[in-house]
Amino acid sequence: MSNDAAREKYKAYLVTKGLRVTNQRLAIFEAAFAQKEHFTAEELLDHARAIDDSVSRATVYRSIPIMTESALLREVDIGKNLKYYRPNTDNNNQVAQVICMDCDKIFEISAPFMSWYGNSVSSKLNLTPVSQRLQVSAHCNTLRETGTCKNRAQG
Amino acid sequence: MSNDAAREKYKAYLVTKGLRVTNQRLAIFEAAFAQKEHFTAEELLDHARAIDDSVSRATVYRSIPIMTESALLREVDIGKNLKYYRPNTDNNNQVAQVICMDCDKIFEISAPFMSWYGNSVSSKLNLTPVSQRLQVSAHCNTLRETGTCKNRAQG
DNA sequence: CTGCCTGCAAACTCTTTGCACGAAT
DNA sequence: ATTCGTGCAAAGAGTTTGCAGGCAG
Repeated sequence: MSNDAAREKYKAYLVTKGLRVTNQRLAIFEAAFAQKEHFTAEELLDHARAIDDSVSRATVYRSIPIMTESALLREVDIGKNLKYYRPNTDNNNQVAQVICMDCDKIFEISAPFMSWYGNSVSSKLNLTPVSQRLQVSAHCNTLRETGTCKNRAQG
Repeated sequence: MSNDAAREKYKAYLVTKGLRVTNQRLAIFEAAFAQKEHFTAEELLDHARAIDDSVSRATVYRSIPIMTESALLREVDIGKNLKYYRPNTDNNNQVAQVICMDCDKIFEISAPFMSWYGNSVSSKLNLTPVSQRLQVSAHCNTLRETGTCKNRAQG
């Protein structure tokens, strides 16, 4: 899905829900879909303000659930008391995350067996699966061996 | 591993690390190992205070990393901005969690393929896997069908 | 005795919310 | 004109930390 298509989908979602299409909501949308990597709420605020400097932190936090519910944004919780997000361009939530603890990089790997597992295990407990996540936390061999890694977060 | 064995292991771990064996640390240990379900830091504080009412919240929070590092406690982050813990009696971390979102119950299911997956996927990225987690979030059929569920959290 | 450990309360981080103003429909 | 959306700042939840006194070794 292109960013243009996603923007139209977002506008349509807002209208359908009786929500207003405001400049701030569009700026936050643009900021989110300009990202190539996972981002936090605070980073989203920074980028949205670069587009429209009237955007406030509150509006970012109020927009995130809307974009998540519309399936345009995917939440990625890696257990750091800090949530990450990314545009859900391919509408694929059968994805595992491999988290490099040294470089703070999140790799995403297709893992279609997750939903099979979720269904299988839920049915035995008389539950209806909603979502599943599979995450691997790891250390960086490149960093250890060479002292640097291109994925390393700038500090 | 029995609770007695775990207690001795904890004491030995403290001594090895040059840490002191205090009444508060032991009370927190006892409180943790008396639990049958997953618990939060706050619940651990309550139970520890029932054993030794001098235990403070700060000491609970300072003890949790010690018990986690000694592998006596296992952290279970289910993405709720609230961490859960449980005694790691069987020393088994190849476990998936099935989380009932309606009843707040966490089921644990053995999932030995997790470490295979972690190794396999990490090696392709030149990473060394440290841990992995697999979690399924689900709704409760029993609650929906009958209006009650024995796993339901008391409110 | 020495220095780690403790409780207390304040600080911290991330997120949510009440309020009065402002803008979309 | 309405009514929802917004920014601001304060509140909230969970956790961490500085400090002065206390207890294990």
